[in-house]
Amino acid sequence: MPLDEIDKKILRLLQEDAHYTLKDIANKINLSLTPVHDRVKRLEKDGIIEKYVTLLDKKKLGNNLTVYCQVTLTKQTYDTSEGFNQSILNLPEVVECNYVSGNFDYMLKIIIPDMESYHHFHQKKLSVLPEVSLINTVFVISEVKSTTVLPI
Amino acid sequence: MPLDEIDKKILRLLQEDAHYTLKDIANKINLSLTPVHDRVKRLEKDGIIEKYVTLLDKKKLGNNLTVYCQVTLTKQTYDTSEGFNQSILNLPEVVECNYVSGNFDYMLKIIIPDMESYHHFHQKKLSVLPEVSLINTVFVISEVKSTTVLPI
DNA sequence: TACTTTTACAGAAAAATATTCTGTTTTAAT
DNA sequence: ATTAAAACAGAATATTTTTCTGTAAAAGTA
Repeated sequence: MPLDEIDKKILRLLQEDAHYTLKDIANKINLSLTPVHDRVKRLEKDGIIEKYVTLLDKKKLGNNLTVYCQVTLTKQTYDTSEGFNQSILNLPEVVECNYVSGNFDYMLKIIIPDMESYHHFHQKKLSVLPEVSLINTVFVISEVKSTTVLPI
Repeated sequence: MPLDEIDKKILRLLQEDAHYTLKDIANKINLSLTPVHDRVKRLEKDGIIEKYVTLLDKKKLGNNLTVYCQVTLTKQTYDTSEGFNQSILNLPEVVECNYVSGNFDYMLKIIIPDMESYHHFHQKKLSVLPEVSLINTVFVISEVKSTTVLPI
């Protein structure tokens, strides 16, 4: 179960580019196809590899605004939390939602076309949720870093 | 350049799973291989498709703590910002970094093994940066949603 | 309208890749 | 020592991607 150095090398490569071929990987780490294939399959089976996804250019898709919403609930009960969680899962603009410590309850990340869309989202989709008491918006002015690569 | 409905269907599928074959996609949208292939290549060339990546299970890799750092700089000058940005790019624990509006300057997302590692990161890597004046930490207690899928 | 060009598509052939199979070497366990 | 289990290499097969050829539809031009 613990990852050896070869597993880690494979994972580092696949994190970078899910379209590396087994041959690419085999060459880069000086192995034949077989062990690379077997290891990738094992890493998938064990759930170390969660999935392969395609990342799109959000701006080219017209999503020019990113904001963080700091949300406070009306009550800190289980039912309130669960209700809020379920609603969030159905909002495609919300790409991240975490229950957090501190002066508010949830930190959300929203990706959306522009300020007008955000206004609509804020007024018609988020603040209308019965569990929501307070929303504090933090606007992203400029993206410095955004990666799916985890340190291994 | 504008995306038609077929492009959008392809993008929606590829966002879900970068390992769908052309045949998979062709079947799902009732087309032959050729147009699917041509469209994917065009979407790649136009940069709508940025890259294909592999998502790993952060907890199975031992990263059990996620935190947001709200960072205030010593000065709001260009040089200070640029210096900070460059430092951040070299910190693998920082998976997101955005320059933001509000009571602080930057919102960071950190993925790290545990509180001890965070303590070390905070004291030895972040607060030591000459541009950093203040750090406010928001701890993630529970992850509700995290997706790379953009609404199309 | 008639003609040309371009675009989008289907089907088949070729090339590249993933998967499976066979067997060898190494390592660990008894 | 002997056996069993892992890790690997190489080859065969299956699948997928890429390229090629050709057709139909759409758009542009005279």
